[in-house]
Amino acid sequence: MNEPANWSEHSARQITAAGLRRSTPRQRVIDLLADRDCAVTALEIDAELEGVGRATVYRAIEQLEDLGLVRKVDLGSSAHGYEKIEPSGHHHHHIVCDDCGKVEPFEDEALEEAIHDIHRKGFRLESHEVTLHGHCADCS
Amino acid sequence: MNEPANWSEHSARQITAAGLRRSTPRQRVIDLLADRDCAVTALEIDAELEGVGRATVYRAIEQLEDLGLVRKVDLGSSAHGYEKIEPSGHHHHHIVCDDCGKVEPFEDEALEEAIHDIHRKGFRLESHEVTLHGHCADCS
DNA sequence: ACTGATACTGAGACTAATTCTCATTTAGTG
DNA sequence: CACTAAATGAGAATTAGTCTCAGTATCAGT
Repeated sequence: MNEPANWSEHSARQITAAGLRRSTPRQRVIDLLADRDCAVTALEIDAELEGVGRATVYRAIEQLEDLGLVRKVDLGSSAHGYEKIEPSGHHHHHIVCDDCGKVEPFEDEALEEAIHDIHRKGFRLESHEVTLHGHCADCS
Repeated sequence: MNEPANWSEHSARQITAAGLRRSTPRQRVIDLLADRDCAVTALEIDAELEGVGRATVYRAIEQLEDLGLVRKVDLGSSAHGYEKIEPSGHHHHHIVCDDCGKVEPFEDEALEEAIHDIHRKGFRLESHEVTLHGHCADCS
């Protein structure tokens, strides 16, 4: 459908184009995000990447966010999650079980259309985030 | 349109029905939330209510959340916001300016319909949260 | 390849948000 | 009024995220 392996390269290129350098630690953060198809928290990344400092993880995420390569999502837990943004614009939203915290991605075309039809004077809209809450089968 | 003054009483009744006691500090948290039409953070509530402990504020919010009387919303800032849930089901979502952090409520019928049409096996859906991101007129 | 300017880094101090603990108080029942 | 368990406030503890700074590494220009 899309080429997930390419997001990493695409991001590396964008980083360079923005006048930033190609550093190993930042590239490792990019590669980890490229691997994941759903949200990861900054501290998870930090824990998973030995030898990469916390500050570097947060800085890399911030830069990727500024370049429109990563999106921040809130899933009810205390920590924010981050996930890559496909250049194609293709994306998903999240369903969260309020009991066990399980998160599942979902996509819905009608929802996207409804959101794209929303206009608000005084605002230039750029992105959106939808989270559905409920109880999963195990917790019902 | 609806009777905002009643949410407070409604909540007090639900609290009692759940076997909890009627305490003054918790009632003050409820009254403050009843007064606000958009999200407030826990620490704002704590700061505003002299004589009510931080722990009590967080506990009250948690109980109200469990009873379906309050909803947690994430608006990009580090702290979560909380707002009352009208018994009528009437609610709004949020538009956030990613530059200055300004938050505005909005409502959209077509969006609500699209969301209500979403079904996901293995999940009993109960609520949803939509956040639109962009740049406000002042920051464009 | 060498060098200089400076972006980038990791460690850990720091701040902010939230949760926990516990001794004391208080609501509601009998 | 007395009793019991829920509820409270103070502040310690934990967790998430930010900041500082001295050392390191990238890259452009030789």
